[in-house]
Amino acid sequence: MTRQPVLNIMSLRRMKTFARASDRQLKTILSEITLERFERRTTLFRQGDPSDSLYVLVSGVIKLSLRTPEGEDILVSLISPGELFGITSLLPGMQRPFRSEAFSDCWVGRLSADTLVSTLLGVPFADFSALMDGTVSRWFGLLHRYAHFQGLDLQHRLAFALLELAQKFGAQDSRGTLLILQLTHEDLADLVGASRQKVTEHMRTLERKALLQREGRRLIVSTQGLRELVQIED
Amino acid sequence: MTRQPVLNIMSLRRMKTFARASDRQLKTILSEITLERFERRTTLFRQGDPSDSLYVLVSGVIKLSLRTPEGEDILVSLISPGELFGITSLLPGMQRPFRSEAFSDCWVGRLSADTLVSTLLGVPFADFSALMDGTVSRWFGLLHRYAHFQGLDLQHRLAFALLELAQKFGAQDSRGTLLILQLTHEDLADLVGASRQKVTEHMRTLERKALLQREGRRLIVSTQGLRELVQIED
DNA sequence: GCATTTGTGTCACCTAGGTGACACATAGAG
DNA sequence: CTCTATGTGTCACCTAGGTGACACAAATGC
Repeated sequence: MTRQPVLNIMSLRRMKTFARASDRQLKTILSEITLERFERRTTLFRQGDPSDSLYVLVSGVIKLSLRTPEGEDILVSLISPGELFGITSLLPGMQRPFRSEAFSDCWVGRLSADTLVSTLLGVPFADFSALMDGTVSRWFGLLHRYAHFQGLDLQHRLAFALLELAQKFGAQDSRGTLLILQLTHEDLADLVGASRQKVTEHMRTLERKALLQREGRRLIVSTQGLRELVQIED
Repeated sequence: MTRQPVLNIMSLRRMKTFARASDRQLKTILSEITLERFERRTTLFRQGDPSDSLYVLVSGVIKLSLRTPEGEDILVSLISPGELFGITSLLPGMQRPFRSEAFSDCWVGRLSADTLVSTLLGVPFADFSALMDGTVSRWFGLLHRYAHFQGLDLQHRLAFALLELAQKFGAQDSRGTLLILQLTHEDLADLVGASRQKVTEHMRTLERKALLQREGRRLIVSTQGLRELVQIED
């Protein structure tokens, strides 16, 4: 085991997040950080764990990745020293969206998101967190979508996209969920990253499977059925 | 032109972002919001514009999209009423990463990010913004990468990935930028969403094009050359 | 040092999905 | 009501990239 690195005000201030902080603030933060060592290939947290704390990478490299239901691995990001990670802890009640493991031997500082926010901004964490939730959480949602789309075939990407749309623009209807939105196949193609023609084809097969009906140019989707499609079929 | 919708404390509070705010805060915010109307297919802002203000969608649907250099369109997101968008204005000095256009006739409220933050949190915007920059901006970077990857072939995704890695983990070297990272082709494959074999093949062609050398298992990339590849060749 | 595991290079083959082309349907605009 | 735009359905064809298989190279452990 290598010896523990020194973490002091100066070393903190070299990190982007702490560059502007006062000595007082950094002192408080220092007193709340726990230093931990992780050997190469050890996991810090796994997908689905509660997002309770925030991490600062002191040395080494951390890998954030995603395991798809099909068993494929998606490498979302590699974290370099000085970066904060485990950022979902800034949003209220989130689970860890990615798995985090030490890509090389690492020293990692851990602190609570609450500490960071209340020290740096002097604002109740709940207020901050609610604002994040209302604004920036969409980025996170999109990131999540794109990451998951990696290595899904068109059929499934379409299904996911339709579910998302149903969630956002759906109105309950006797026959299913009605999309109050006039989407062309071209729009859908741009959304799922495919060609217009193939979208048309797959939309027809979804219709044939009765996961989808049309009323003029409005769509009525069976969220139930689509959910089964994306879960069971893979 | 449809008549202007009423925007008052009650209607604001129905939106997620404002649910927790006090009457006083909402009053301040109301006084700073400008209501604007956008007809279907009108653009609110384009890629590259300065990210000066923040928007609240009052009615209609807004489309966020991305135009690739190859002329492909990527539909990043559809915004529904009550959502905030133009979120990059919360980060310091950003440009708009996406184009925003009215997908249907819309009423949109515009306000400055500064107003929102200082009213809701009572904190100097610069402080808030710096914290966002140190934390959540990575999500944005990743989102950006994934969106751009849509509709790029493997060669180009690889080149982008290598540039990104060089930026983050590169050390200057007489022969180019040395990656201080032991990446296997499998890792790269997981990163760019491809198979291990094809990554090997493309890495070899990059070597042949002299955009890449190897020293044992370390990579030395020519950022110059890669940049030309991704810009010119498409 | 040798043995085992992990990574690389390169095949031949197969398939999802891109592309162009064209017929038909539908919906606005006048 | 008609004309033109825009959207849909369906071809046949082509290619990027997935897959399995195997030889060889390089690390890693013992």
